[in-house]
Amino acid sequence: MLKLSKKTDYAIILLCHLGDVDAPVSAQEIAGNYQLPQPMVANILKQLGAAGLIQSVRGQNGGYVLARNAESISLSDIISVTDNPFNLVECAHDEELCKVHQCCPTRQPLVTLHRSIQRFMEDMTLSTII
Amino acid sequence: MLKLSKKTDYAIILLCHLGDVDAPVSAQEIAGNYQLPQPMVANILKQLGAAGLIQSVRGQNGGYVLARNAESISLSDIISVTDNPFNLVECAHDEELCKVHQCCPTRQPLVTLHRSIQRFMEDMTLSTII
DNA sequence: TGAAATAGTACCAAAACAGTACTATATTGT
DNA sequence: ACAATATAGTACTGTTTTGGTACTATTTCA
Repeated sequence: MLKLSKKTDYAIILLCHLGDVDAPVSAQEIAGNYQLPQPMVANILKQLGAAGLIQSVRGQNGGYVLARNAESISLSDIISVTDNPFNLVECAHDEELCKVHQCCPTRQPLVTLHRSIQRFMEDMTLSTII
Repeated sequence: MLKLSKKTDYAIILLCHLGDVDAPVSAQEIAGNYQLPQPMVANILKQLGAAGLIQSVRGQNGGYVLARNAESISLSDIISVTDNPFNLVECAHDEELCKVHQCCPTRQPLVTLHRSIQRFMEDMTLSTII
C-alpha cells in the first residue's frame, strides 16, 4: 500500500525522543509520553537495539540511548529495521525474480524511482528530522 | 511495507502495452503476452476503465485503449486506482488523525518526504516510462 | 444465434500488520 | 540479600490487506 508501517512511524518518534536527551529513557516513559501502546514500544526498542541503532542500559533506571550520533542515523536505516529493507518493486535488486525481464518495459523507470526515494531516505537523518 | 502492490506493478505494464498500439487490446491477449494471470489482468483493466484512464470497447474484437494520451497519465494516477491514493503517513493529509499532533516531532519531515515522492510520481508519466 | 469480449460482484486463502503475553535476566536502591 | 524496575527473547493472536478466482450479465460482431 505504499505507506510507512506504524512500527516505522513509532520508531521515528522514539528515536527523535532519544535524540533529545542524554540519560537513558525507558520504554514505559516514552509510551506514556506519546500515548503509544507500551508493549509495542518495548518491542520496537528491542529491535532497534538489536540492530545497533540504540544502546540499552539494563536494570533499574535503565533504558535506551542512541548508539550513534543523530547525523549518522538515516531514515533508510530505520526502515530497514522496522519494515523490511526498502524495495519498491521486487525486481529492483534481483532482476531474475522477474518472469518477463527480457521484455518488461517498466523495470528501468521503476528502478529509477526506487533509487531516488532511497537516496532521499538516506539523506534524511535523525538530526534533519529533529 | 513501502512497496508497490502487484496490482500497480501489473497496471503499469498493461498501460505501457496499451500505449504502444492503437487497436483495442483484450485482457486475454495482454495476459498471454506477459504471462500474467488472466482474471487478475481483467480485473485491473476493469478498474482502470472505471477510473477513466482507459476506454473499453465491448463485444467481439473489443478490448481497451488509452483514454488519454500517454503524457497525461502519471504514475500517481495509476497508483490512486490500484492502490489507494498515496499516503506515506496517515497524518499527511489529515492531522486530526494524529493523537499527538501537538507534540509530534515527525510530522513535518514526513510530510516533506511524502510531497517529494508525490511530485516525483506526478512527473513520471506513461510516456516517460515508455 | 453463438462466440468473444467487457461489467459487475462476490468470494477465498495466504500473508502482513498491529498488538499482546510470558518467561528470563540484569541492575540498582534499600 | 532482596525487591523493584528495567531490558531480552520469543511466541502468540485477531484483523486487515493482498493476490487471485468465480460467476453471472451484457454487449457486439460475424
